Amino acid sequence: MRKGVLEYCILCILSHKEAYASSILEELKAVGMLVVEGTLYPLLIRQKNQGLLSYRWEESPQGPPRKYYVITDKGRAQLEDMDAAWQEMVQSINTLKR
Amino acid sequence: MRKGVLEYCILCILSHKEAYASSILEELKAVGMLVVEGTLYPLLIRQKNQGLLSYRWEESPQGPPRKYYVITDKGRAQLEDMDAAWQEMVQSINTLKR
DNA sequence: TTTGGTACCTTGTGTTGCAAAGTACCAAAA
DNA sequence: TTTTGGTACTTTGCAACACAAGGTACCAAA
Repeated sequence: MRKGVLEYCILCILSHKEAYASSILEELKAVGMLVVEGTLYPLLIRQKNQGLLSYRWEESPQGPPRKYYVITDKGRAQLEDMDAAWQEMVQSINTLKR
Repeated sequence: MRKGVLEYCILCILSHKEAYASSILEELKAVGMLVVEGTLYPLLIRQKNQGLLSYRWEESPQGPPRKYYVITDKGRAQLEDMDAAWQEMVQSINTLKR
């Protein structure tokens, strides 16, 4: 059901602040969107390859270094498009439900 | 973006009244959800195979007979689940957007 | 009998989400 | 010093989904 919306969620999250995969997973979990690693990592890589995200490595206080993802200008533009698309979809469903 | 939501839309439409594929396409188009035949037909067949829909043939006033799809009890139950899932997703996105 | 409109169906392709398994870094405990 | 556990990132293989493109078939009017 939530297919295709994940990409939107990632951009939403990263539009507020940088984050690494595990922290994104936690944030999604916190709002009730359960996602697993095997879903998120390939998605981040896709968005990075599309130029929507970039990343930088940062040392972790504990454990291996973290890959912090950052939204790009292109990513912000895409996010605006998705905001509109999302609103339209919500509207469509509302119309269907009368 | 609207991936996965189509299934929900079909059940919504059929919960109001019976319909055949072409009329469903028109209704979706009317609310701004563009879909093509090659997407809808396999989806209807899938839902029928899952027991969410049944169908019956009916003569058309013009042209070949039409396959009218009807939502089943199982389909209505599924629709309720999807209503809840949809609301949750809308809520999740709203939370993410602050 | 040909044409145009309506309606249904199938095949092949790319994308997406997930389960499962794997790699690697680091610190604290044994 | 070695082992253990936690954190973090990655890959592979599979199933579902949306779509483009092409195909089949019914019917009525030209």
